[in-house]
Amino acid sequence: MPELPDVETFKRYFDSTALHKKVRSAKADPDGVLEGITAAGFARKLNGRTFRKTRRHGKHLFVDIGKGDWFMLHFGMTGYLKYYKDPDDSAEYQKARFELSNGYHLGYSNRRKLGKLQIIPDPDDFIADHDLGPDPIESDLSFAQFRDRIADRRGSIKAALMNQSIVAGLGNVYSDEILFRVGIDPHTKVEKLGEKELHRIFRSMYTVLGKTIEKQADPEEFPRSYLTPHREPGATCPKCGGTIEKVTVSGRSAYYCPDHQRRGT
DNA sequence: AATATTGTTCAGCA
DNA sequence: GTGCTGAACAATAT
Repeated sequence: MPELPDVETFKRYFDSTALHKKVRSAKADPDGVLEGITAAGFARKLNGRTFRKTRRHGKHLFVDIGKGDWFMLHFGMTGYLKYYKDPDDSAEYQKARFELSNGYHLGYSNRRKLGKLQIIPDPDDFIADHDLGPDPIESDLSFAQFRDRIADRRGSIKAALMNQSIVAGLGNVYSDEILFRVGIDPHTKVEKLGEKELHRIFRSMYTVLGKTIEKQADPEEFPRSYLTPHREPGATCPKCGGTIEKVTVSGRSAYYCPDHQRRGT
């Protein structure tokens, strides 16, 4: 489920493999995840181009391919990249592949087709058009700015954290993790939260994102005290020994520990 | 074999 | 208009 830390990990993977390489040939599945372009058009756009630089915003990865074009990758919930040498190899459920100037290949996989590959003129326009809020890592988001963006929301704090127009990059798993850490029930209405609690959530967001990016978004490497490796009903809460429950909040499955996560005080 | 899965979009509603 | 909720979508693992 690629959220900000996962996509940041993909970006670093891309940077250490395909960046600065030239595309000998690009190929995409016509029934795959192309948005607004045919498979032939996609190949024509990318053939001969060099991956010049990358930029991540929330769950979106942008690659500058020159001539005023950017290649946008979105991973949906099942997307990933695979870099490999053997031309007979491929990523499972591969939807696009780039043969690079060094003979290696970069594959884009997406088991379900919820992700997107797109050629766009400008990432900033894309971000504005999709009403994406600031990326918490890439922008210098102050607490005051965060509070102003979130404080007047009416729904649950979990829904607000997942709302990409407030802050871009948090999804189901990391919103749960951020709230777990500070002992706040995901059902809690934003309006019930005081300045202090919003500040703790803000801090928790940075702690969680920083640590999980460091661990390359691999839950097996997360600290024992994290919720994500115990994200199943009936699991023992690593913070207080309570029992992890699964509930539905804003139409999404939320995991939390009712023993130490409470509604706003 | 029915069910759960989750990011995004959008219809519908307050 | 606005913003929120819930459903739909994809298609596979369990």
